[in-house]
Amino acid sequence: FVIFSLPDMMPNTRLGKRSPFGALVSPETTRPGVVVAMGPQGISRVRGHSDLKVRGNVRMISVSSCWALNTWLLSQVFFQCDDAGDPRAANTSCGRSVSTCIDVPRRLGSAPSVCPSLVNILSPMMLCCSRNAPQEVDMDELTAAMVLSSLSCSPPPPQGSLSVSGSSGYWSVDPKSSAPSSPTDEARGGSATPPDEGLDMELDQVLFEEPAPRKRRNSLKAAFRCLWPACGKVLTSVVGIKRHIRTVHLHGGEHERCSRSEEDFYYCEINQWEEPHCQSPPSAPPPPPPSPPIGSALSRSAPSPCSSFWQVQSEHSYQAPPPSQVVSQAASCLLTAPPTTCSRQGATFRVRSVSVGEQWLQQHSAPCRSVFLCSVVPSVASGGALTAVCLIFRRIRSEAKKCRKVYGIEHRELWCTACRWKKACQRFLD
DNA sequence: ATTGCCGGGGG
DNA sequence: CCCCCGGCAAT
Repeated sequence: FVIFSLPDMMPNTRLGKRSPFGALVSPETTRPGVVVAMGPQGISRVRGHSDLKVRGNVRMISVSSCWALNTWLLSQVFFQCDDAGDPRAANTSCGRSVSTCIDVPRRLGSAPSVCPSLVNILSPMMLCCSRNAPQEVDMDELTAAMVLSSLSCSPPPPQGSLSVSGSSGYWSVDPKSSAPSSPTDEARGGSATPPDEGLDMELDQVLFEEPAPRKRRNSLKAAFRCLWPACGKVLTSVVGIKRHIRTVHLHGGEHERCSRSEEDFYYCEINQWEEPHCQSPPSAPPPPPPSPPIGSALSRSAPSPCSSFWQVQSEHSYQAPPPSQVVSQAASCLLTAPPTTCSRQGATFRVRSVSVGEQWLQQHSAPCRSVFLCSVVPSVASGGALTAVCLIFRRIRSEAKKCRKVYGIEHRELWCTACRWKKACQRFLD
């Protein structure tokens, strides 16, 4: 599976009559915020990626995306590489030329911080590619969903054939491993192969369900932190944190369905390691949120995206599995995303555009210290499949306004001492 | 080119 | 200590 960014597809631009791959765009694209790409049979090259040759079938799927990932996610197209090589075979096995629309999991909105730099860093990017068996017809949706979901700050529920390394949210799909049975599986009928069971189950869970009670590794203790501005309350249960958010911050929830899921946007799961583990736990608890800048009303009333990002950072960044666990099988990426929500029905594609956190985010393009990202390189060793390798750390410059920007060079006398001395600004902290 | 700020140095 | 600035890295 490969995930491509299409830099020439602007976030707010619906696809034209033809996608960049040359495929006609379905009427679904009339729905705002939806990128639909579909089955160009047998494309061999991808525009802008002349070095990437796609052999066999390529089937793209539609991805319902949201404004919240505006600059990045809408430009993603997910499609499947099928080495089987026969377009007809792929079409028949898929049973459709255009697969269903994928709603972005609600939990995508868990963290009110997104590092805009990632847009640059990740684009263009490929996340993963595998040589999948033809019967795994839903892997594209799954992968898309996985990636979308893994963009959340919260790790996906580890389950079945999807393994999560530590709490990093690093997803690894192993089609050969069997998934534990579940009522969902049984209700689905017996034709599915083990990987499909796990994948379908996971897909449903990723796409449509409230987060299931999460299975935790023994060494992990889950907690949930409220991300509401200046709150930061930590509770140990989803129910608790949701109730807290609903009652304290959302004031009971005025409009049923939407607000019911809206709590999801305002908490973020945190994990505490209770004992040494074979995989390196975070070396230290997340640093305390930085003290707000003096005299900044905005900052005083706003959440600290830095703290929430640090939270994510501490969960994810240092725990990527070695490349060997990633080879050919998984798509993974980490990114935090601002709140967003979508309706599956399409009729009420909802954009929650005015939350406090988002306003703050929009005004302060999220500062973050470092990012974690993945890249994919072609690998001969893996039989021609693309191989994902991960972990590039990079320090990102704080985007907080500093004295120089606030007062201007002409009013240097107003700068804080540190800025005047070219030291780290003391007035407008990160 | 601009910005943030570390490291170093002068007084 | 106060103050300044070269230089580097990020943007």
